Amino acid sequence: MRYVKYKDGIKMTDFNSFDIGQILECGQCFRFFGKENNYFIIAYGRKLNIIQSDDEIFFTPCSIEDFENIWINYFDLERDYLRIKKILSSSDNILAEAVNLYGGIRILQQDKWECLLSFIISQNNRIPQIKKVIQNISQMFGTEICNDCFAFPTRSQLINADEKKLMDCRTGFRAKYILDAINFDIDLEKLSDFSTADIKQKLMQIKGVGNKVADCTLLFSFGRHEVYPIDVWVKRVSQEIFFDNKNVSIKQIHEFAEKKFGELAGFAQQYLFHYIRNKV
DNA sequence: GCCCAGGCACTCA
DNA sequence: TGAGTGCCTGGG
Repeated sequence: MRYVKYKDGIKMTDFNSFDIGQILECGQCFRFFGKENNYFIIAYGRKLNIIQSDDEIFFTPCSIEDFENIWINYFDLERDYLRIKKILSSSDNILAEAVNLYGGIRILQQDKWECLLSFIISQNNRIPQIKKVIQNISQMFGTEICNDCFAFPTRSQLINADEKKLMDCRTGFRAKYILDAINFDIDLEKLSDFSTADIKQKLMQIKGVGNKVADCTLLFSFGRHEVYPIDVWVKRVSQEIFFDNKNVSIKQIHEFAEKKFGELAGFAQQYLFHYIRNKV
């Protein structure tokens, strides 16, 4: 991967395993707009345009400093995805097909607070609706970045939120879960020092945070790539290809994924999730 | 009008 | 320890 300053942004070349559409549409994040190879995202208090062609990707507006301090990490650009894909492909035929179709996926490193709340909101909800609710919350509590474009609010910006205001954002029954997360008196950044199991146990003390929400937060913002979040889709596809279509418990799937994929379970999960979602 | 969605809490056996 | 049920909301 190479990158140079180009006009008001960054031009990246010599990359592999990067498809901006796949990265954003694979369900790990919710604040993106656009289609095909032309998107913008809102993350880390910034709005960033991403335009991808066959051999170039433009990030605008973007300074070298922001690219190096935020976006390289956010897009996980220093990780060797070719190696990961090779290992996963050799472990299973269907996974090989998923990797072949969706090899442009990368696991984002998102802001922990935003990620946690986003997945609390995601429960029993559809993606377009999740995006709307997050947008509403950002508009009501977040800082305006540019025209009609708002950063996701920090925890301190949400400290004055009440159930009524959150309900007005269309959060529904999740409003009290969000309040519980706001009042959760543990600094998420400080949790980074703990083991995955310990972080998970802490996160699950928050009302509205169960297995799946905790796992998504761990994978998409704590960089715990050994985690294999299981939602209805991943349960379905896992049962289909690893359990001969038999109905098994989440626990059994977790144990299986841990054994089969180890440190790469999270990557396997993303390829499979995108694969099953786009099948049919 | 009815059903259900990328879960979770709560209840009851 | 596991199964069953209700939940805001909006789109089909």
